[in-house]
Amino acid sequence: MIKHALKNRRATDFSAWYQEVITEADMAEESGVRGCMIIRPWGYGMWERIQRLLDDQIKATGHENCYFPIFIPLSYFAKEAEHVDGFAKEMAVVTHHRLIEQDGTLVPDPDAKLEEPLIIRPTSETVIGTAFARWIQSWRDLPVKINQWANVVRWEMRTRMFLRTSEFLWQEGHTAHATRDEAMEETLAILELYRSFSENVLAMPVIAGEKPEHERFPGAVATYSIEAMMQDGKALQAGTTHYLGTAFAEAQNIRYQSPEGELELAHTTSWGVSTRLIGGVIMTHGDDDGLRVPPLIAPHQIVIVPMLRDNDEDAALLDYCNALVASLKQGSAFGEPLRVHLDKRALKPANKRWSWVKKGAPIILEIGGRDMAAGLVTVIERTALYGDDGRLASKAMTPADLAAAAPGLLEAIQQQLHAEAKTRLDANITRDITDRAALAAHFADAAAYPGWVEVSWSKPTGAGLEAIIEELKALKLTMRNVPQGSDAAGSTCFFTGEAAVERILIGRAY
RNA sequence: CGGGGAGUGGCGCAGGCUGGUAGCGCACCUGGUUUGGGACCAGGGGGUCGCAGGUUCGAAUCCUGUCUCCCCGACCA
Repeated sequence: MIKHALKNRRATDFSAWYQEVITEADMAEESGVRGCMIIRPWGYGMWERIQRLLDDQIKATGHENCYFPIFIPLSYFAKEAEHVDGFAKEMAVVTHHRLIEQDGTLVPDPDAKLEEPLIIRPTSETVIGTAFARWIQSWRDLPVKINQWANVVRWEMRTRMFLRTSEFLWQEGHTAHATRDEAMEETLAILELYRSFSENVLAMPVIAGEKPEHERFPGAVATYSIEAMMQDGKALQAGTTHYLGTAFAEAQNIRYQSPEGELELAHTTSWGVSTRLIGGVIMTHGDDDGLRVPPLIAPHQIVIVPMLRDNDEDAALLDYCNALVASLKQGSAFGEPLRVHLDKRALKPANKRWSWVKKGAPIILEIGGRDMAAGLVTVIERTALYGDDGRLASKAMTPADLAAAAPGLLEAIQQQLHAEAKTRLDANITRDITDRAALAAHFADAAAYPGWVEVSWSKPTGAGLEAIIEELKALKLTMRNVPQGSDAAGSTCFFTGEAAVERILIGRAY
């Protein structure tokens, strides 16, 4: 009987389990402000890894970073009608610039009311587009490809740590192009970048595809997403890219003079991933002992827990550990130096061990006097915690052997996490359901693991689409995306019976 | 934002109906005994009971308001 590090089990109460992981791994905590969280070092460290690695790729594909203000004049926002409709309901608005004391409490000073309210950016298309309009005069100015790392605010009604918070951190790319083709190429190139990043860096397999029209970003002509499957079978939209057409260019007057001298509208794109990715990593890789962090984004890849006894031997043990740290740091995995941490905290070794298990450090080394005397280290792999006997599994290695093996071990752990998740994803997309009763039955058993269902459809619009959306809603289902490369040739629409034009994924979602 | 539940030490909870000035487990501190798989014994520290009003001689407890969290909806990255 394994005694797990967490109280909640994924299989029993996934939601409580998720929250417990976040708390026990010291990733984030409540802030006292609705929907806003304090991201603690272990959670933020993962975000910093994501930032660093993704930023490199964004720059490598010809984008430059910049920064736009957090405040957007209300009038900027009012220009693109669909965009306004999409975001107006969840906007934080700044209306005053000063407080005044009144009956012993501070209140906004009525005399300090802003002439024009400022909204706190929910996304930056409007400000960035306004700048694009100034920056772009000629076809020679195109393309413009920028990115910013920022916080945004959307006044969410229902929040969940990392998955949906009122304030979140993200990266938002914005580009302007001369032609539709070029903008579409950008949109799809970033989609592919997100897909590979998710798979290769987060070890989180995803399905990349186009969103159906009713799931598009407000104002977009086409929206694409990567969808990841969580361990409860729900879909998580982990990243989106949008081809915005010329609608934003029109609203913001982003025009350029073509070589022929004509004034043309630019084609714009936008795309982003957020701290939601961390929620995805938790729900993809976590187990009943806490988180398991993919080595590529682990703030510490190897954590050393010295078995300090508060006696004279401690100094020698720390020397032994420090030498090991120095030696391990000479090594590199994934083309970067190993990130090694010596946990010198004056806590009981057992508590330190379990705290790193819950945090999900990929490799935990426990080193005591006996190891030192024997010239060994004790190695625990977070992805192979328990042996067949249900007890913690560990193996003894010499420091030299460990230093030689560590990079490969980390790379293997990264692979293993991906492989586990990939197996789950592949095994849980059902493609042979062809009638409504079977669909309802498939999702009826709450205890089962329904995953997603892929069906052919004729891509109806208007009332026909509305009816389908309602029908799915009754089953708590949503359309996720139309996977790239799926083929509907020769099949009929699951909903209408007409000739199908594409295949679409259906599932429950976050 | 609607319906439900809940806020008591870092974490998990009891107490509340029937008002009398706060308790348990884990964690933490000290001492001792231990020592390679979440040790044991003894002693100890820490909480304006989410916040604000009200009722009362007296409120964690009753009343009103409010904030925050969780679950189910609606909405959304």
